Amino acid sequence: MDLRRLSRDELPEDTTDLARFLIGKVLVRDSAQGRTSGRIVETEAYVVGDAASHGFRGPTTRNRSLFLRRGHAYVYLIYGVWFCLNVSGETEGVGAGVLLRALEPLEGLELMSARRGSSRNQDLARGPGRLAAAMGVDLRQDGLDLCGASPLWLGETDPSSPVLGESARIGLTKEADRLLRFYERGSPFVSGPARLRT
DNA sequence: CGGCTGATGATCT
DNA sequence: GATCATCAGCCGG
Repeated sequence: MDLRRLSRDELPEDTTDLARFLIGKVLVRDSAQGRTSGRIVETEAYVVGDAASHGFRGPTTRNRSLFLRRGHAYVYLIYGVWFCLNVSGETEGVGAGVLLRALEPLEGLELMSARRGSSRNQDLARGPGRLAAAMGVDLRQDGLDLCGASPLWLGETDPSSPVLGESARIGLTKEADRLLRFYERGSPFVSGPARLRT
């Protein structure tokens, strides 16, 4: 597979643009146990001035990575059980980012399955909590530069132009109607009910 | 398939 | 003390 690292210059600065841009790109995790990677097929943007964004109320100990310039990992614990991985957006000091919600597994499916406690390939990284688990992502990756020499990074394979769909974001109470969720239309690796995959 | 519910603990008010 | 960018398991159609 022809896989190259994305540089920060290639990432759109605007968070919504970044969320669209990341569909079809590849998330790669290198670990002692081997490599896992997957095509990003679903994202959500948490933008400037967005009450649903963790950055809305300003920087705290938990969310400080969200305020790094674009292309850094922001990882947090949700519901006491799962981790969620975001790509920070915008410039230094601005708290916005893109939640990675689902991957189409490419490499290391056995390792992903082992981390997850076995599951159908289709469900290995379908949903943000599953994605982080399958990729071995936890708080130790919080703040990593996804455009640097990190063991967690963003890449691109063959130039692809996935057909994008958009919808309201999933699981929110605030700002629940904004169309800031993006996905590859028709992909069986996208999370949520079937009507949010078409 | 869709809808519901309990688990679970850090974070923030 | 409430909230929470979720998930697996269970039930009904």
